[in-house]
Amino acid sequence: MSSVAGKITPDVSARDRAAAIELEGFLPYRLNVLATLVSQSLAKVYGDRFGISIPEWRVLATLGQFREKTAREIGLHSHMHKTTVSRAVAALAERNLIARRPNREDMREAFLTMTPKGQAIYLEIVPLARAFAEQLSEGLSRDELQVLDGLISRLMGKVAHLEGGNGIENT
Amino acid sequence: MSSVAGKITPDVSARDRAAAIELEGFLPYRLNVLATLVSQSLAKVYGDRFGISIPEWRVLATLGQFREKTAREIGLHSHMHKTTVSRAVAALAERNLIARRPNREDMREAFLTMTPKGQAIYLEIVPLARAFAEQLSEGLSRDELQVLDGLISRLMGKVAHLEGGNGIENT
DNA sequence: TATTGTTATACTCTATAACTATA
DNA sequence: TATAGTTATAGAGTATAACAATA
Repeated sequence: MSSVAGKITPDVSARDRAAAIELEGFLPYRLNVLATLVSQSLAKVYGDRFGISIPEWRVLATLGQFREKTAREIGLHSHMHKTTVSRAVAALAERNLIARRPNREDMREAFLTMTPKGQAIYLEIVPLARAFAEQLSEGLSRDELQVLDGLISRLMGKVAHLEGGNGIENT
Repeated sequence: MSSVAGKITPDVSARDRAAAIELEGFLPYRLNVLATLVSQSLAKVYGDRFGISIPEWRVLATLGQFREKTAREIGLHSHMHKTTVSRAVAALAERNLIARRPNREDMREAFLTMTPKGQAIYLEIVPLARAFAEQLSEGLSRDELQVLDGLISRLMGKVAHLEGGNGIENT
């Protein structure tokens, strides 16, 4: 296959080449590159201007959506490990962007809400994030966006049941 | 909006709620969660059994596809920073999975290829990775997969031209 | 005993900057 | 001067384990 006598064909055999994976066409790779590019571009939008990290943004977004949540609930909702949430919450509380209200019925946990200052920053970020998402999907029809959404949901369901799972669920 | 007199309505106003972003429906977030789950599950497949990291897998995949590439070319092809490539290459060379062949016409760079040992591991990983990708997209029709592929390409093109760019291009 | 949350620690991936050796 | 590649260093993001407080 590879070479005959001293021929200069130190090449991968036909069989091996057939067994190769084209990285550019490999779905896990493509998803990863796309998501990384998107995340980093978006993180720049709120990172540069407000000094907010991705986990911090997710905490704010969750509180913006539900007003009040415990750290545990935030982790479940935004797919973050409890230590990641804990540190994001600590950083936001330190900057007085969120506040803790103890749960008198279970003193282990605390309800978290945005302070007015946090709300203000959140309300500044939202239109920027929204604009980013709109620019991103500009050119895609409503139908295409819906299809993409459905595909993402189905892939998410699939991967949750694949192997090691890992799951990013909280411990 | 928020509360009248001492009423117990410490609630986000209707205006603010309308301005909120639903994380679960926010495309950048969804892409990121999906890609993370997929990447980590796949990385487990080759990480656990062969001690190969994601950057190392990308180097192997690139060499499997093209047989011979410089570190710079690998970085361009697989969207990795030159320092990431450099370390992955060093680790693979250390384990004797890839070999360097100096370019006599430009001694700054070297052509990289897999050793037989590297080939062997690569050829073990490929069917696992392929099986993973197939399981992942199981249930999607050929048409749907093609649509997904097209959408990813278009989003990739879009994000490349958005803002800070970042680009993950090599310096 | 189990759970919420914190902290110490470490690992992966990425990135900047400073360097070398070549060109 | 510019480029290929290495190394030191640092920053995110994530994870495990050990812990305190509470249930």
